[in-house]
Amino acid sequence: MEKKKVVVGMSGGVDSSVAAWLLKEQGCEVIGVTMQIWQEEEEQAQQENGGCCGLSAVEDARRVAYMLGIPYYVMNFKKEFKEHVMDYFVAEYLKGRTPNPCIACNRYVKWESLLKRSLDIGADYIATGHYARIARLENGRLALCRSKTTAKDQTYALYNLTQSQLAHTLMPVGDYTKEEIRAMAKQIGLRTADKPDSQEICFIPDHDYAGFIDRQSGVQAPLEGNFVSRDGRILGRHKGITHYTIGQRKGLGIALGTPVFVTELRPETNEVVLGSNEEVFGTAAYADHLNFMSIPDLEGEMEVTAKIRYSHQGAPCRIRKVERDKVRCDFIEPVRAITPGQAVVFYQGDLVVGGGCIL
RNA sequence: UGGGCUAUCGCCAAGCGGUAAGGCACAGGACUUUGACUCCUGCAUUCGCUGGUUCAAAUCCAGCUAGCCCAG
Repeated sequence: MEKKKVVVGMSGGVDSSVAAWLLKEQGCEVIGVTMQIWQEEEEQAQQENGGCCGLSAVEDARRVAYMLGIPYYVMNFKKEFKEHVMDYFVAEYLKGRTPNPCIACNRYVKWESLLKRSLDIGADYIATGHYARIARLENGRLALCRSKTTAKDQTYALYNLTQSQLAHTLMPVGDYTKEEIRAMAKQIGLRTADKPDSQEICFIPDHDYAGFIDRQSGVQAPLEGNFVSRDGRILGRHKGITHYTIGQRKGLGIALGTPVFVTELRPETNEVVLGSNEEVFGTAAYADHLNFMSIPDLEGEMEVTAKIRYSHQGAPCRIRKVERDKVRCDFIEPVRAITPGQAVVFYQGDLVVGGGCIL
């Protein structure tokens, strides 16, 4: 039997480094690839944050590949990343929505562009350092399964993967805990063993995402507007709708005696609605851009556990389709901050049923 | 320009002679492959100003200043 030929997306971080090592140990023919996505050439030498899309990606990844004795390439995906991640990110915020760029990156850049190019050069699979597993179900379908450690599980950000994409994907890290991965990295002497986990938005290193949006969209002055109460009273001035998201408390700069939170964004009137924490809770959510994994499609009603943000523990709810590409989720108990633009991902046990984008 | 009231951290607000609560906001940190949430820490040597009484005043007295209210 031919050796599996696998392209490993190497970010330079611990997880993808160990993923490459594991696959090599398993006898695969491994090729290391780092995706060049947003960094300027000069900046690649910088030793800043680590992880998924960190700045020191190429340097670290190249050394790890050399150490493992595998071929290594850098592939340029700047165009795809700009179009599907950065531009999308800006456009969504301007519409008063709150996008998740990692999900967009996974879907369009990693599992469309990288997978396609990898297959083009003769690979059978692409592999990443994601904490997730892929299961073959009795109904013949492939579905993501939560990683060994639910604390690090990353299936939420991967709910968009299709059957054919899953069929060409390996995620060797999902069978281990973060501690086990770090221990392995240390044991085999990977220089990336102690790199900190990635966090924040990779293409906005200074964390000033609102400023990034202003620069990208060419806004001269901030589009200030009113903070209003649910009943329409003007409470103050806001810095521009892109600075806020549902459920947000910090950064409002408004003192009303009790904590206040963003309950709604109104791009039409450029208003930001403020209210109590209780007002941030809701029980119904709608989502489109659906993708189903463990089932071919949603028929009738289904009881699932839904995550409405990456770090959400999940909450029980009933889902049913109300249109061809629109699902309604009714949560048993109110959930906090159902936010348009974020993904909602459905689970049954450890399996990903599917998911969509919150409306 | 007669009378009354009030002036304490960016906002609100305790304090009533014994040596400045608290909430909100804000800052820093933790958490986090998104935005948030949450948690931890910090945040008035000083109480509109100037004097006075007292061992001791933000707290009592006087004057001044500012704002509010009622008369005009």
